[in-house]
Amino acid sequence: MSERTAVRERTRRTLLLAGIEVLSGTPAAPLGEVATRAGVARSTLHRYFSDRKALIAAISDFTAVEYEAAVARASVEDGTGLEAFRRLCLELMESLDILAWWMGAGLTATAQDGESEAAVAAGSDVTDETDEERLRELVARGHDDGTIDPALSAEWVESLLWSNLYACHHLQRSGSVTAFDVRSQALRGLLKAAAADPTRV
Amino acid sequence: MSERTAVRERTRRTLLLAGIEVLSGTPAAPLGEVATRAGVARSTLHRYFSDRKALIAAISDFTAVEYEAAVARASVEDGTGLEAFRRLCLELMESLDILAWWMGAGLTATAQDGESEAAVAAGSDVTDETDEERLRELVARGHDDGTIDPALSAEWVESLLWSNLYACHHLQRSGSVTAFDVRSQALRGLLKAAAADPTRV
DNA sequence: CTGAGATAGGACATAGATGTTCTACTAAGA
DNA sequence: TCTTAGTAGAACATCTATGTCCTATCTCAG
Repeated sequence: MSERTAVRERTRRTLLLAGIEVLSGTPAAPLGEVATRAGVARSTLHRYFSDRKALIAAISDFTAVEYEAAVARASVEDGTGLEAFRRLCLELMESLDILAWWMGAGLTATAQDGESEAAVAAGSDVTDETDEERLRELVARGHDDGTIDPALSAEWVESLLWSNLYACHHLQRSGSVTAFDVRSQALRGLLKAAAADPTRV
Repeated sequence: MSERTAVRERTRRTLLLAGIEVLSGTPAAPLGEVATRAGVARSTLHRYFSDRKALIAAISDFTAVEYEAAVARASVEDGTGLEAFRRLCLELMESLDILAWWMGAGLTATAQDGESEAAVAAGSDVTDETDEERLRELVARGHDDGTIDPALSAEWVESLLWSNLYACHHLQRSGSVTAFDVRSQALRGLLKAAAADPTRV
């Protein structure tokens, strides 16, 4: 039994990853393209996800869980605001391929549907503390302990983070630069930009 | 005569702007949506741009010219590398609505067609000096005169610039923050990130 | 008033994506 | 060997966007 379902689970995951790859860049891409990328027949894709809507929702859930995991690994509650910010950046960069979803199709997609079941599955600790709030607290802590530039609002820091991740993702996809080099520079730029005392970065 | 064609020119421009607005966010949006946004019948849109392809190409040209103009206004050849970078950022932010094209549909669109006639219309000064080269020179100058962080490559600075412009555009569209505030923070963040000596920003 | 430029709006055939259904093949477990 | 879960692949009706065409208005210039 566990052997049989393992196959299904693996196929499902392959489809989700293919969906992220294809639909992140081209949200309106034909589902057949997703299937092809996954090395699977279009009919098979439909057996797993009846609708396009269903696929989108499943991907959103999947990536949300991944994001939650990354944030958890970063243990954003510890240390100074800037230290936590640094750890968060590193962890998110580690899951860049999956998080790419939220830089493309995910934005416009979830704006209509609204989160589905992801929040539950991810097991939000307190009273369903949203991601923005967590980052907001992180930045506020950085403002208080004097490690994060007081001129930068939490809202902007969040935008900055995601836009840099976006740049990171695309530059390392272009292939002209090493993934390591891109991440190094991105991290350096992010920290310098966010830090109250950029010389210490 | 000049009266008649003026009408056409104005309608054309309206259509181009509507195209940027709609297609930047949703590259696969129905052309009818573009027409509606422009306050025009779909048939009228087709009288100006036979194809979807034609519309895309025209928008690409239009925005390319606007970009060239912004770069020209910035006079990137003058002053230190960082000063020039600062002027460039400011000028590009001024044309954010139009430049939004190159943060959405423009990327995937032009990757297939290839620039059409934009380069010619823009009147590239020297031997068709490409935009990346110009920025590359700017960064190189900044490296030489010690104003730009030597750890950051020109390639990354370019990505950084565009990703911050992207963040800028979306945050100020969200409406929760003043356009001025967003730009201030974006500029500050960009300069701090790029500067060799961030304390002087 | 008259004619020409410009548009609105509807009808239409076409192409492509979608979702469904059915049959046939393959591999692993009983 | 027989069975079954999983899949490939094709056929199908449907739907939406597209591009074309045509006619009715409208508004200026002569």
